Amino acid sequence: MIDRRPPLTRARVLDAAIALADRDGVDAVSMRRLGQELGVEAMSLYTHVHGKDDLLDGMVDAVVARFPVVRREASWTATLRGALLAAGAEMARHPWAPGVVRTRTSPGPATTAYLDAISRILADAGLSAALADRARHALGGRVLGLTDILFGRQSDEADAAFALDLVLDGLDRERARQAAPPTGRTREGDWKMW
Amino acid sequence: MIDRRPPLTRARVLDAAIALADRDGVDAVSMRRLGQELGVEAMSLYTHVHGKDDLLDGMVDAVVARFPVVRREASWTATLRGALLAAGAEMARHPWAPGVVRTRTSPGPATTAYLDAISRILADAGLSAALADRARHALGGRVLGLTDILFGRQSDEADAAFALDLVLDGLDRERARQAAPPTGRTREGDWKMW
DNA sequence: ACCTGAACACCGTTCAAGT
DNA sequence: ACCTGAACACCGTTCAAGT
Repeated sequence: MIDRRPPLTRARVLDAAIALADRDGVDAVSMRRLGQELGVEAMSLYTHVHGKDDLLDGMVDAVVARFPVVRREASWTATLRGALLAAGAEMARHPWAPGVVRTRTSPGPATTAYLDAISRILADAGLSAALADRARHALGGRVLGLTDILFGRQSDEADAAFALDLVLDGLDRERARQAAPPTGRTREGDWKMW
Repeated sequence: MIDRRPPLTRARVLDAAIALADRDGVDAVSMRRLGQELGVEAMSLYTHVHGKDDLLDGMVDAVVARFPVVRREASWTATLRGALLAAGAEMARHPWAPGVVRTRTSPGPATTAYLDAISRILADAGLSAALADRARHALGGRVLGLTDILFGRQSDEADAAFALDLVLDGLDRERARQAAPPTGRTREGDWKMW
């Protein structure tokens, strides 16, 4: 008898896993339930995915792959603002994603490519390698980790934009200071980083 | 025969769970293993903890309970800086904690008390209720979510302090603007929030 | 190469039974 | 009130077997 089911592929497995997590939460994503969703035995998934860990890695990278392409704006801060808010909006569509990201240890190809794009923006803006490194940390935690349950309610888009603007404004001030270091003595309260 | 084991209490269960998570990771914290650690059957834990969910809630709140008392400094930003970096340092001692926090839906008593202390600092500094609300969001995500695996390596204390200073500096600027609103037209690039 | 199904060593939790 | 141990419905993964 001919098998009418579409062939299983890694992409199809990951898409089904993402859809399942979106619908019923990450905890619902078990090899058994995911197999059921695809009309296949749980063990069949192991042909396309090395195991549960690889499945989660793949899910995160597939979400990052959906981030919109970075659009250049008038200023480097505007470019970053647009890119990161768009990334945050995609993450918000997958509430399980930030939590899973925290448990991953190495970024996939889409994630690496996205980080490279961010790095390029920072380098083109004239940030030193050291400051660019700090910038990625300051921005990454906030925008890709959007919600903050500890502080009561979920942060909405306006909250994210506000925090992001605070950081971007501060970074631009740092960039300017670095471009033209002050000749006089350091002001009290300056950051002691250089 | 007399039972020589110390009596099981909620605090003892939570402390053992935290120690186990610190040592072997959150995934090692199962009711069965935790029971083993305490020399007790898994089901005995249910007398002191409503279930796995309540256990995780309790673990998070117990960690927050270990945050140092907030010390007042010369400025409100210095007070917040000290308090949040100290909180971040305690969180860093429990690498599993930020990830677990994300999955919790309601803060425990220690967490509520800590947030109240932060709110008091913001109110005393003269921030409006609305700005204080945004400030808690901007600060919370970063400092209590320290590590950022997506962006390569773990952020260390200096990275956290940098991001924190950017946000605090921006908030103080907002506070000043709110206290003395500009009379002229809005500068280009101003945040469109009021 | 791809998929199956039984099996193994785990989970959280219910329940009836003990003290 | 506190603790036990068997039982139930789940996990991820190994393995031998099928096509």
